[in-house]
Amino acid sequence: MLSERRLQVLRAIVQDYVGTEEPVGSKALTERHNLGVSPATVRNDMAALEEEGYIAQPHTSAGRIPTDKGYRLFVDKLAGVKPMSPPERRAIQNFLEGAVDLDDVVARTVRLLAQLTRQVAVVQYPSLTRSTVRHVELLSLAPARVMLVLITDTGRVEQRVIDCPAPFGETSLADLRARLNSRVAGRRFTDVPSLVEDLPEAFEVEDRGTVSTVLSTLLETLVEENEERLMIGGTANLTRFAHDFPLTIRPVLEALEEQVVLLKLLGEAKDPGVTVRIGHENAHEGLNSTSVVSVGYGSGGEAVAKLGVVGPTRMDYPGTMGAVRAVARYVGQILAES
Amino acid sequence: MLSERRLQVLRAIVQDYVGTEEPVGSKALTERHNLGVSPATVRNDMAALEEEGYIAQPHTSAGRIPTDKGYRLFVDKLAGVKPMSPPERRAIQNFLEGAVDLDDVVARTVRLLAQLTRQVAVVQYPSLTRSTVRHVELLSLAPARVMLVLITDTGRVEQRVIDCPAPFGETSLADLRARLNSRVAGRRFTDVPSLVEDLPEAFEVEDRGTVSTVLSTLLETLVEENEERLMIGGTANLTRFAHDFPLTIRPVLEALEEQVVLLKLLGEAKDPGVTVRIGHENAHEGLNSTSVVSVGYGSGGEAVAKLGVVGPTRMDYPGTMGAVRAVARYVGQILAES
DNA sequence: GTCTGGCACTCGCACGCGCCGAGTGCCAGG
DNA sequence: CCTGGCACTCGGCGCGTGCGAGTGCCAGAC
Repeated sequence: MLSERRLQVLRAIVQDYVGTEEPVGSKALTERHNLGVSPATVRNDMAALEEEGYIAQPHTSAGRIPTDKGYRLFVDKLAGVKPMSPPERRAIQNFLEGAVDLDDVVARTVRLLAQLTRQVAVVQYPSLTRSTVRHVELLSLAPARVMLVLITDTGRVEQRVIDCPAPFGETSLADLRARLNSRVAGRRFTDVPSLVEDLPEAFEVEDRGTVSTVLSTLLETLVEENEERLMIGGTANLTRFAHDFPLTIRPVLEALEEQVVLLKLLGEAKDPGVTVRIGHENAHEGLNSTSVVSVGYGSGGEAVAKLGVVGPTRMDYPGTMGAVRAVARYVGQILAES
Repeated sequence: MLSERRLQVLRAIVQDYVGTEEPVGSKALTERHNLGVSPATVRNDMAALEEEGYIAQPHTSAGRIPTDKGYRLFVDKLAGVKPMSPPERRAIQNFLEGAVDLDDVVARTVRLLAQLTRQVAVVQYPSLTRSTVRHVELLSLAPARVMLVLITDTGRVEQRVIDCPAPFGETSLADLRARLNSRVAGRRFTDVPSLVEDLPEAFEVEDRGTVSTVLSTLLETLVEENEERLMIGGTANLTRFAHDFPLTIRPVLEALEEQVVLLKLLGEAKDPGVTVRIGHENAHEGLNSTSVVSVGYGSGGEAVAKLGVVGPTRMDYPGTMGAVRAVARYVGQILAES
């Protein structure tokens, strides 16, 4: 087991490296942090930490930098989550409250996160799975063409145009609309399939085909939209770690374009609190030299989607975690209100 | 005026530079293009072209590279638009036809453009201004809370939650819905204001406040959404011009995050055909070393929105213009069908 | 007049070299 | 177990040099 002081040394190394972006040596450490011991002692501790795999030397006779394992220990044991200051909180709240619709909420959240953390922000749209149906609307576009509009309690709207197997009258449409809504309004999305399965039986034979088509489209919308959409922003922040250039950011940009990858990334975080995945802990290769800080957010107590940031493993974990947590909290509030 | 051969020399310089990304010298030119003259002659021509400002030397005793002015001449006079090959066309069409809704159309278009041109693609959502109202839906969420859903002929859906000044009954709501739709359905968006202005008068006094609120929200939606949304993709392609690094791509990434900037950029293109803005022709500073190739697209003959790509001034203009034009054409088709 | 080959000249760039200093590991002594 | 001292390592930086691509100019050919 590592002694208390060695842990302190590791903490100091992480903090310094995050600040300076340069390998940190034993002398610099003793100067900036009053550890109460000499550089030589620190050197011994560093040797031990290196032995254990928490830090590494980029080149012989250079300072040490933390490894992924080192950051992991730092995040788990050595650092807490730095709470946002009250003025910051107020700023977050104010900024988010100006949103006019769901798209706007998400867009503002992305900007906010990117600005606060100075990193790339990723926000998943509130999921349909956990949320409830507020209303289903059916509109007749043509005799045999219907538009289905699904509105969720998170303010999300999905629409599909349906070609009906047979013409469908206005009265039948109104009937279907009414029956559908009385059954599913306010219900969990996951409950919908069983709630509507016997619905075609209530209709005239000639309309049943259309009703079935509408219902299956509705269910499809549910499933399809579980492949969530998301919004990203702050990619310009990638240029901040500009030394190790194209090599580093190229794969990151590529990964960010792959929505699937990002969704999996966010999805992996099971923890109810803030989750941090460091370097190689990320399944995707392109993100092996980045860390992902994510957390679920939701309108009620429950998480309906995730948000987070992607940045270099060398990041200010406590601050980033604090910002991510705070933003998630306020987005949840906003969603609950609307 | 420049002689025919000098124009050919300029064309050759542009083509070579675009291909190799390196300043091109007189000798290399005569080798790769059979101009029928010696390097010395070409040198004289180059001196003349430089005098006129079409090309420049990055350093004394290096080859020449085209200036913005040189590219401009190239685009205007020396090169056409390279049409897509039939297989390419088919691929485009197939890819776009798989889309399930408007978001998907736009998302696919972005991916396609980015892949075809290997540059950053920008696609504006079809505008509300030029399009027509397909349907307006009103839903009662609570006694004094109404959701307004606006559906356009381009398949776009916008929604707003409205807090009413007074409770608003279901029957009044149905009445308003019916009247509203009979007036605006199928009408141009720009005509809507004058079509609905006298609508409150048809209602009971106690409902007029709510009706007015709903109407003004509707009009607001129209105006607000004229600040169009857009989708971008292919940012990873920025890393391809990787020499002049962070310096170049940083401002570009920043500009790309500013939707306003991009919209202005696309909006500036008035030409009915493909528009090319080269380097400093772009108002935004961050894009001074990039070119923007854009074109309008639309469901009918009319353009309802723009799409385009952003790339280094050193780009394959004929190919890019061809790809942009082809994609715009097929997106228009898809929109008209749905 | 226009084009061509030849020639001297210019510079940017890659390469090699040596110095410097930060940082290390180890050891003997407190 | 900590500390100060010491020899060693090695990456980075500045400098000088040689090379070569490319130019401009000029005298001669068609």
